[in-house]
Amino acid sequence: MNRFSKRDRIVRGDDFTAIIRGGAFAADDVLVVNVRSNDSETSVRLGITIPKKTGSAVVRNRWKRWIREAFRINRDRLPTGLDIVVRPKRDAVGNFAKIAKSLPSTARRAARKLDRQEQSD
RNA sequence: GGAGUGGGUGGGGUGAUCGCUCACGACGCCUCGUGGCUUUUGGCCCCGGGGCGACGGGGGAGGAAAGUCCGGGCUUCACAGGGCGGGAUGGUCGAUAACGUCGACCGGCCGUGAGGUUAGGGAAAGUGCAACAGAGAGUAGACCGCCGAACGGUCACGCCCCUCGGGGCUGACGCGUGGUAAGGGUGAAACGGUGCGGUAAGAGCGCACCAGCGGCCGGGGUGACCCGGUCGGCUCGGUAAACCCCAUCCGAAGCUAGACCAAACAGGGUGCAUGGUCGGGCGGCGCCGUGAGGUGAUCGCUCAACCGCGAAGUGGCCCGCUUCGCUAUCGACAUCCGGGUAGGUCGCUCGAGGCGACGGGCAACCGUCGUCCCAGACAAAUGGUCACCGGCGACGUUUUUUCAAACGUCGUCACAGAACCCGGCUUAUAAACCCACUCCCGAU
RNA sequence: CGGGGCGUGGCGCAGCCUGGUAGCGCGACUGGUUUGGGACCAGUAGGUCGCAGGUUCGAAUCCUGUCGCCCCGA
Repeated sequence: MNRFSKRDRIVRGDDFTAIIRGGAFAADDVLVVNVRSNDSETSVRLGITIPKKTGSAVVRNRWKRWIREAFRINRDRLPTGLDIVVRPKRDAVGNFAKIAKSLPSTARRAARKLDRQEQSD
């Protein structure tokens, strides 16, 4: 049962800036993913950010829904204990299949990068 | 059949499944409060509030939700009033909560027509503007042309007079002064048009008709205005989306409005003041005097002069007014500067509401009755997948003389996302469909 | 939610208030100079003034609407 309710989301503006400033990131043709460990070890929290440059309100809403749905479907395949912030790659043209394929792999790459950073510290 | 005008509908559908969000219902757990019981720290019960979890059956984007161009509701602040300034609007009547919106009508312009379009008050209140061209651009003007009536000049081998210097008459010239606005030419625009008279030539200079303007009268219309008559001077140009004038309207800011709770931080400045001085008048009070009266760092009112006239508000300015204040200090308060916070609850969706019927009105719209409840998020909910159906397009196969039809595969189905709520305007928009009307051609 | 600005040759700007001629620099092209290039000199071309209406005799300029871009404030 893959749900996605309010507790699974990143809501506060401070959290967003902390994750983007302080974590690791990875990207491919479609998505840019920022990652930072949270305290919980098991849960994954998602934040979505869509710049105005992306397009009209309809286009931005579509991206957000696609990313959210991709997160919900692929929850088992994501690394745990992380807060992740996802945004569309600049100028990328998306569809749901591409996003659903891209999100888990990009998130795992970002998580590995975060591990290396923490070990080197 | 062709061409066109005006307006409207519409915004893919059904099902399965996994999710999101909101309120409701019943359940479990946690917690808070009043009360009760048992009272040993404590435990139990009733009622109410809050939170979390899972369940059930429901609601869940638009005609433009958009742009934010107008107008309102609502909220907070301000407000006795007046003047100046600023902004908006601009035919009439109506509709409306209101509007810069809508309806009907009037006038202008465009179109053969259905219709379209129109910031459409004032230019005899004033100021300004009009490049180039042209003679001249505003109570204008004489370049070419026309004229030779008037004044001057020149000429005459024309006539007359004479004091022999000359003078006058007549004619010519068009040289100067001048007349002319008909014709040419310039321009977007040059102070009406046609005809006759008139004149040196001309001219509204005069007359007739026409156009325009203005006054008056009659008729129609609520009105804008229309129709008819009559008179007048004969003509008085354009531009106000140039300044301006006139009429009407307009307090400001916005749901981060605004109210409350929690958390956090760092305070500081200003005001808290009020009328003063001198003089006159009137009255009170104290003292003096038997009394008229006199006198006073005294009180109140009032007059004149001079100085002064705080802060805030009154949208900017001014007058005026209002509020605060009355010994000092502190506090409170007001205001300004600075600092902290970006969490929660309310506002928050039932409304100038939708739909239907009837009635009133040409219509915009209004009234009555019935009926319905239709999103409330806050890093912000309506999405993902699959199947079938529908519209459109391409290709293939089959049927068919052709038009076309059937089946299959693939593609495609717009513009666009609520954020306090309404009324409009504007802009975007794939098909598909409907209604009314006009013109032309053909047939009957 | 509130406020402000911009749109003119290929690029960067002026002209707009106060209507009539669209100008400047860089760049482009042609010719000269040079052995050749650069620099320099001379000349040439190139603009629906974002778009659509309106006012006016006449609009880049005035008015209205509209489209796009940028920047502030809360």
